[in-house]
Amino acid sequence: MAKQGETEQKPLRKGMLEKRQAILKGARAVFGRDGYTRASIDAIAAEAGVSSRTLYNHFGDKEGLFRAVLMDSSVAVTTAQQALLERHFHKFRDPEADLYDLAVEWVGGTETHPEHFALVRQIIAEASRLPLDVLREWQRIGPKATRAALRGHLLEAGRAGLLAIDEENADRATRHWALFTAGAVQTESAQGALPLEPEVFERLVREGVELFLGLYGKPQS
Amino acid sequence: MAKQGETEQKPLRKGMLEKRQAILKGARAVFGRDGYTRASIDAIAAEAGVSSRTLYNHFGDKEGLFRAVLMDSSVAVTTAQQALLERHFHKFRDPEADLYDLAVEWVGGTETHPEHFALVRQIIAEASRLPLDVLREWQRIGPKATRAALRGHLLEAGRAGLLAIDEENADRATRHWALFTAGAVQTESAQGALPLEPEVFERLVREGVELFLGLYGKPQS
DNA sequence: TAGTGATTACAACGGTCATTGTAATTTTCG
DNA sequence: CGAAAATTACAATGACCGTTGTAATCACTA
Repeated sequence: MAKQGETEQKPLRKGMLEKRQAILKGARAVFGRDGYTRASIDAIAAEAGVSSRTLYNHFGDKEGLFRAVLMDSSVAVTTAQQALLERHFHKFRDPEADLYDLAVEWVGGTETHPEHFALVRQIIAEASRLPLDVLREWQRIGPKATRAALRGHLLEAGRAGLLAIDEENADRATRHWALFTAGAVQTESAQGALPLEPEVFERLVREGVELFLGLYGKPQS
Repeated sequence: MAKQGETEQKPLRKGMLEKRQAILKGARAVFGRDGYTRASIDAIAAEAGVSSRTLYNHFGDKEGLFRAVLMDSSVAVTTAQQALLERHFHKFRDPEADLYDLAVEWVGGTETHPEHFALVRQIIAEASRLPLDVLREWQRIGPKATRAALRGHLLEAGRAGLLAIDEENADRATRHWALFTAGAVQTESAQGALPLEPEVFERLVREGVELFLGLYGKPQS
């Protein structure tokens, strides 16, 4: 009766977890490369080095697998981005230089996790055919979590007197940071569909940081 | 020998053009609704009220049809957006009010042509599997053409003394307009995947226009 | 080491779909 | 009208794919 794909509670056995993660990893690659519809179960199983039957035993069906992959990948990327924020704000002294360094890595996230963002492009294209709660859940554990972390760091920098940011404008500042840096690059590259020359990339990022500092930088800096 | 799907030169006969456009229209709807892979040729033929064989006679194969649909749709949307620009800049007097009106319609373009932008989301998701020249051609007759028109109008408004825009900063101003208005809304709505509350939409647009005027508005206005 | 559960190989089913050939039919143009 | 071209209905082909059942094998745990 109880399908094992829906609510896994106890992967008691030892090897199961490894199999499971191998499948998730392989599926992330294949889904990202081929898209949901073109990606065949057999191809995923082969990529993961696993029998296709095992895959069904773990995730029920293709849609369940995709959901699991999306959430797993989102958590991984969010964690990475949050670590990146920690790292940069830890040594945050000179707004201009430090924010530029952050921006370069921040925006480069799309190239650091290409499979994940290919996945995101898939769900955006198929959004109207996906359950709304899947989309909301993705937003919650993905972009929104990242932004919340960013907001916290910006606020802290504001309290430290390094940026003109307080509770009043923190939301807007967070949104503007994302828009001026990642948003600018993504708009210009058609969400990463077209390649962007490095010089253009750098100019956009630099411009975005300047824009941000023009709004939220302290006069004396 | 000569496939008819590649380089159509002379649709001599009368009815052919109507059939062709019926197919393009139907294909645009079905491709936009179901995506490239899920959209079946039979479904498109039915939607267009045409035999599937006729469809093959016109466009060669599915990929050729998709290409034709994309270009056709891009031209249509570009034309519409350019007309929109004409209309607004024709009566351009008060930067604040007029730019806000323009922005609302400009950004609303994604909802005025839903099928087209669904198509765009498809090609963005499948970009790595599409020939690069198709992507470049789309950019040329689509977004880039629209931006060129916008640039012209902004420059004219600059020459008229209504905006602080000249040859020097026209490119950047054009990019910023797109980023602050449409870019802001698209970033927030995950490229239109998630629904956006009207109040949020309006706030984003208003904020974008203010941002733009802060950079390119004349002091006295 | 014995037993339990996970994994595997294998085969099969049912369905969908792009594409093509063909002969009949309709439309268009001179 | 009459020829040429376009369209249609129809059937068929070949391929791919999600999913399931089954029996044998393997890995882990007790």
